[in-house]
Amino acid sequence: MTNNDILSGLNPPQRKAVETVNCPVLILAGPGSGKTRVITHRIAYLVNILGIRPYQIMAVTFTNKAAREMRERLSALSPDTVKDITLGTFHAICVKILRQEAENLGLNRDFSIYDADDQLKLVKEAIKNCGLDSKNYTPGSLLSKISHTKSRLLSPEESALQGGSYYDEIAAKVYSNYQQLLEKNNALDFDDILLKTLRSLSSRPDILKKYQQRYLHILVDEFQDTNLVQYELVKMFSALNCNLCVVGDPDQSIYSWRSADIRNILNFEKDFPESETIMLEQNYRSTACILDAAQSIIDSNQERKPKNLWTKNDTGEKLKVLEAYDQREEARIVIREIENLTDNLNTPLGDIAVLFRTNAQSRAIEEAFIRHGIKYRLAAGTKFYERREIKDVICYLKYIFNPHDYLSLLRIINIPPRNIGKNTIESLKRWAYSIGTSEGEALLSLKSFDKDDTNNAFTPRSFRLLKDFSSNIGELMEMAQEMRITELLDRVLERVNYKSYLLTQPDGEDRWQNVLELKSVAQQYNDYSPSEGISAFLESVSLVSDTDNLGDGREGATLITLHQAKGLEFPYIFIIGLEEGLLPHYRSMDDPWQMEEERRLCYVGITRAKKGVYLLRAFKRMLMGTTQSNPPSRFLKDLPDNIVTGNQYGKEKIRTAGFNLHHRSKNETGEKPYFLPGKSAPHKQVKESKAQNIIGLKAGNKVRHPQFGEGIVVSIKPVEGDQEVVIAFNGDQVVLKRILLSYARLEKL
DNA sequence: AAAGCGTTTATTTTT
DNA sequence: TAAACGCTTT
Repeated sequence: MTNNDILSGLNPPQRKAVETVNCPVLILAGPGSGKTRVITHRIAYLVNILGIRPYQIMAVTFTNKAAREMRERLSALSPDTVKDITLGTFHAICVKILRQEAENLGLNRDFSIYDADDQLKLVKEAIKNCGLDSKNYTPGSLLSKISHTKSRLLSPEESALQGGSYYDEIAAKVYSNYQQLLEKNNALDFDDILLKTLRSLSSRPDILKKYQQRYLHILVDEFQDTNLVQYELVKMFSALNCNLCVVGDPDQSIYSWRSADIRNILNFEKDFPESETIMLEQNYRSTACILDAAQSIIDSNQERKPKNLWTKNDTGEKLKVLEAYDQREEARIVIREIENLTDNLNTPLGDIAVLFRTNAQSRAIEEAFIRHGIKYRLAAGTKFYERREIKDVICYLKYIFNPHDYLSLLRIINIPPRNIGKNTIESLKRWAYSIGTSEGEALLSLKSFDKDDTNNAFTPRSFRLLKDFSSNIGELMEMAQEMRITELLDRVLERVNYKSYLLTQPDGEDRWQNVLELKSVAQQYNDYSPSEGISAFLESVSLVSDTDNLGDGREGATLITLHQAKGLEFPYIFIIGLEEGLLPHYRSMDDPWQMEEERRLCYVGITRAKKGVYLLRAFKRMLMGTTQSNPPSRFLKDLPDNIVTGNQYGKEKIRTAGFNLHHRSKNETGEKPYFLPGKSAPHKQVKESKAQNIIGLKAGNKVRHPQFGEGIVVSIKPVEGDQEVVIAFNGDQVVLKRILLSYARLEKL
């Protein structure tokens, strides 16, 4: 591999991004600007040209998928590098370090990793422990508050000292208790994995130094999505050598609600005054039209670094802005346009993605796709590791691996049913308390106790049931010391009769197949030593989401949220639901900061497209059980006229088509207003409405429509704030159309 | 344990 | 609208 191989084919800024290696570097990479290419070439440059050992490089990504992709591309460029480089997600890298250094840091290396589900259970428990009524304190909101607090590096004590509202006080109490519970279970949640690494290493400079010396170069992808803890980690690791290279695009920061802090990237230059900033502005993905549209939408944001995206690509087709009557028509229009693409332009379905703000929106599209026999794949919904049978089996392993893990024990203690009910569990808890240990340990201890020595903690029946289970699991724990992971799995399944249990359940056969699939996943860890194998397997199960498994099965159209679409690209993109309240979402309406994130979300969506963009909205739609009618998204209005086409009636009309009348009529009729009082209505009032022009239209009247021509009014009925007219148009054949009066520029004849 | 019933709630979810 | 939850009943 020569200098030339690595640098040729890069444009000047890309090349600079690869070659600037002796100071902190900020790479602002616009969408489609060859970001991954730059990172992989930079690593190859470090290794093959500068002779840095791969062992001394750390490359951090946000998803396992990104890590995998980077590994693949890097191995094509510099095959030997991938063996020794530290390349993974923040979480994966930190777990490795924690396990590696457990002894030095005074940690138990067999910790469990708790996912969102587990966390929620602990929060509920914590709420109970604090003597609070979970009716008044929803576990979910407390959990997210706790997570935000952790991401801001605050301990329970510190957050208690912060003061604040009554609710904050409660949250601090629950946080404290929650943290104790984690500790008791010898478990870390996702935040802890990072926090623990940061805290324990910074309190042990001697150990930290080892890592600081080792990592001569650190690269971070998607830097706009880092939270404070991650930023501090990166700073900590790079403090000695200062060769930190961060890559990202502030305009694509869409995870603030998960504590991602866009200021990390916006203020990078201030934090590292000696850093160099490199802008990657040439786009290789999209047509000029699409790029223009994206740029004109993002330009309205205040809190951003201006960028000048450009491309050598063709101008391409204009963006199609299409208006539908309701969500069903919206779906029909999507299908109409998809069929046009596939039938007339020979576009494979796999080239098409439909993007939406909320998962609920996919329903109408799915139904229509099914009706029309259009194949699709839904990004959400393939949650392998969330299946009950998978969780069951994994919890057996988790408990075997970490006997303090009461949460996992609780899940399996009576699955398959072994008559261990609430009372028996209560007695186990009492017993654990009385001997001063965790429930999990207490259960195991039973095998060396006689009923008479347990201080009447148990009824004879409870004791027998628990002891049986205890010795069964105890033996499995011994086997875990000397068996390969798949063997152990087999023993577990066999010992507890899991298969025959599953087969008594609905869909048992399918679910058993899932278990077998899990076993085949485990097979990858058979080369490890027994204890390493179970640890690595559990780690991968805990840290890898299966959304990764969306895979490249590109036979059907892709249905996906705007958030999930980040990082992907498709020749054709449909964004649906471009309405005030949906995109931008109503929860962001009263906060300019959040509104900017909605705008970024829209920007992310549009920049996914290579060739064509369709932007759809519905005049009314069913949302949360009520029919809502919301104005067109403000984002539509930012698109310059010369790059859009479609069935919209021009921008003025979008603004004036009488939508505000709908709002008003809703409030007057006592319906729940969509925009809650106090939240600003998004649009200035404009009174004019076409509907006024043809007051007194009746069935039987002759009318002319600008597109459909002459027709006869079949019926007319009032709908909220408007009139719905059914008209029979007589073209080649008679066609019935349902039309809203305020839209249709009808002429009475 | 499971089934039935009323109540509550509804944005996004890289690890 | 519809699903998820928690409580009561069988």
